[in-house]
Amino acid sequence: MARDTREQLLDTAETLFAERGFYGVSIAAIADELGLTKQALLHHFGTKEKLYGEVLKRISDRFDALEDNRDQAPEEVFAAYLRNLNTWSHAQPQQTALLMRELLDNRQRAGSAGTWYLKPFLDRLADKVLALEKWQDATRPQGLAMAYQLLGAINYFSVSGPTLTGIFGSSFYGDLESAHENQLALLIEAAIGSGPPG
Amino acid sequence: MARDTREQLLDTAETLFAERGFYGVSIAAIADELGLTKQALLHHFGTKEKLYGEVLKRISDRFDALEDNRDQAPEEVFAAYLRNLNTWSHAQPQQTALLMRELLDNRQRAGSAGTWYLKPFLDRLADKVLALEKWQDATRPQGLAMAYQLLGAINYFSVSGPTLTGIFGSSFYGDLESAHENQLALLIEAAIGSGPPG
DNA sequence: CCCTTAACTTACCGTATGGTAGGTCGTCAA
DNA sequence: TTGACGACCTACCATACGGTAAGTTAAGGG
Repeated sequence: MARDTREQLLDTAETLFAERGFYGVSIAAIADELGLTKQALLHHFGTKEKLYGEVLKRISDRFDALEDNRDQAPEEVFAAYLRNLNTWSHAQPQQTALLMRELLDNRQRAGSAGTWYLKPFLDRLADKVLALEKWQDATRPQGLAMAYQLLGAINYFSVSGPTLTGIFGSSFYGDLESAHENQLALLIEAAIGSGPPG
Repeated sequence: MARDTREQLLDTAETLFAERGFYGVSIAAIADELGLTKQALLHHFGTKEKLYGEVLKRISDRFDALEDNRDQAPEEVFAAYLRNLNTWSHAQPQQTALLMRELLDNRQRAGSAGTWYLKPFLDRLADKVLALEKWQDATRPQGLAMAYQLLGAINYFSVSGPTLTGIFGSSFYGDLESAHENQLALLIEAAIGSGPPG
């Protein structure tokens, strides 16, 4: 039962941190969700910060697992990766939300926990762009800027899900979601096909 | 001096709320920044929630003022608006950060303070898209999805500023920023010129 | 049977928080 | 001169927080 409890605590913490942010959730609230006291939680994780760190680490591990590098044309690798990312961020919107909170906080909390996972990810992303045929002569900032815009299009929409549903209703949101996916494919195609500006 | 203090408190609150979020800032910390006690702040605003509400209202007022509707071709109106938005969100990144936090929290705090300003904004945005020549036959979700992607590309990058600077250094970030702007112009152009998918 | 260990619990503790109550002080109109 | 009012302040309070200390209980190995 130990593994179970630990894992359940991490699940609950992930959800609550994503919804309310680090300071918006008390460890008592997390433990309470499973019918435990906060001391049970502290027994497993020591401090609130460490719990948060483990939640973050778990997400970034799953994130890395997304990279699916079958040898294909760079164009297809890049496009497929972004499609994966889009699927993933809609299937697990809390994770995206939590990472976005990290992006917002960052310089605040202990050693900017979010930075270490982000840099390698962005580096690999830039590599993927510069491998594209039309982007071979682009500078690294140009490549990263392009990828980052697609990233923004994906993540921003993902994070907006609950709010948009609240505003427009779930029927309209369903249409929005599929329109978003189609439009995203177009955007990716356009970016790949056009090469850097100028 | 009253007006002054009030305004200064709002400025400080805006900055701190944007940096650390609602729960991450105490009213004492805000007042302290101006050499006041928290009771001075409470004297002006009554409660923390009300202060937060006023901060939010101020931002959304500035936001509305962005709309600059000289009669031009819909294509130019739309493109210019997004360029304005981009400029604005980089000139005042805290505002963008705060609005993004609202997007993340939303369903939590009292009556989802963020929703009321967002819907009219999105409605007007969708109108601007459907006025475009190539988008006249598009559905409303299609139009909104397109605009939302550009919105995401803009805001996500804006919010990432400090983190990206921290990761890559301010020199690289400078290049990234100008590359982002050029690439954004391309994206907007592509979206306007292509029409809805399918 | 005993000892250890993991997984909890209850009982605390110091600190920080949002908010209330009641005062002080300067300004300004009658 | 006085009285009211706005802009603060000090003093205080109840609550909630993260964390420590010291048990209790059940399982497993020697």
